[in-house]
Amino acid sequence: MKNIIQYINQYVKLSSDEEQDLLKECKTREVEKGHDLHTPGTIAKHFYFIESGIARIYYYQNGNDITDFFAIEGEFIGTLDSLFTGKTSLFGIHVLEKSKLLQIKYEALERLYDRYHTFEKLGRILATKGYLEEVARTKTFQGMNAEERYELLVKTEPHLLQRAPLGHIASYLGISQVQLSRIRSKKNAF
Amino acid sequence: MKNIIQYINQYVKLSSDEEQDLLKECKTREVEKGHDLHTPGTIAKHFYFIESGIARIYYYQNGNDITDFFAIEGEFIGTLDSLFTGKTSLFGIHVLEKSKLLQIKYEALERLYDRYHTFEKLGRILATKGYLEEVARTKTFQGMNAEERYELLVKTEPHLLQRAPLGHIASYLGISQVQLSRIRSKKNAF
DNA sequence: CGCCGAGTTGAACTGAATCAAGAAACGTGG
DNA sequence: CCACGTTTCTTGATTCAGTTCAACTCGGCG
Repeated sequence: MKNIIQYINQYVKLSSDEEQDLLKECKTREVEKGHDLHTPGTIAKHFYFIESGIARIYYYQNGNDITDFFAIEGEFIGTLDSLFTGKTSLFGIHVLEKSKLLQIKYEALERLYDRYHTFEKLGRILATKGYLEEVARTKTFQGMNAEERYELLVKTEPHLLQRAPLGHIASYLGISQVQLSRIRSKKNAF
Repeated sequence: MKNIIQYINQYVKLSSDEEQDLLKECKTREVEKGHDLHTPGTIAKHFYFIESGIARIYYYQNGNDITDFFAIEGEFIGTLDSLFTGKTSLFGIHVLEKSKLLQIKYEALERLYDRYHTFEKLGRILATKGYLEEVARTKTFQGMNAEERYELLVKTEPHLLQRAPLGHIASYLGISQVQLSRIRSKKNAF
């Protein structure tokens, strides 16, 4: 089971006050496979840290379920488009395996940002890293074909291939499930 | 000509100390059309605010010049992948028109982050906004075809169509220049 | 005046979507 | 713990969006 404090300490050193104040705001939650932590079209109030399990962010486009993002144990997940703006989110959060989460009210997080420079810094660092990851992702769409994107995923996040159904991975990569199945079988032939 | 302080005040209120300390670190720079502010493969040291003009971030993929991002007057631009990590950047910055810029050393910006909670907050907010924009961009690649992406660009950033050559816009949208030309002529037929 | 980069247009080709049918795996209740 | 229904995955045939290659136009500049 992954620990939130360890995770944070990679980026900033929390004082014991800061640590306590954070943990005070965290609530443990266990959810079953298939459960939705958040529904598209509603206002989000919480941010999550995954202690064990896996979840994805998704949205609907012309009735199709498209996966935007995966997070596994030791990672944060949340519908930032809503948390940050206070408006409804386009996205939902869907749990793919029975999972154990820490739940924190985004309001409480904002208070921590205000109260402690350290948390503000953490927020900046994580947002910047998120930004850079998304930029890297954009590059894969501009310059690579379906097969190249798949191979990159195999290299960088092989665990996903075991834990998420093909259809979710396909929409994540921006290709059809059928095409992904073909690409994969072509690879396995060798 | 756009003003950096006004821009920042949309997000946080700077004290006059903070404002002075920021401006102290800014150097005005004029660059000619076609100039490169930063070359791919080198380490970046500066972040820029565009007072007038337009620039793009680009990279090479199999020898092709691909545009990753456009910024115009009143916006920031920088190769964050290098600034944030200290490593070489995959990207370059190319100025499309004679432009007037404010240049600030990223080190100096980091000092401002440390010294003033307010700047840290600004950084967090801008990084978060950047992140959300990139997520929105990813969505366009997952769920839209070339024509839909073009039409979205027409809606959201019509000025780009006047100020950037077709080839740059095409690679930004992840399509060939030829295809973009066809899409555009189809539209103009009505 | 002639060249050069930027944009357009046509023709041939190809990667990937769609449609459709069947096989495998999964889980739920009897 | 087996049987059945549902969901997930595979495979084939067809269609289509978008690429590539190539030739041509146009406007600006030296």
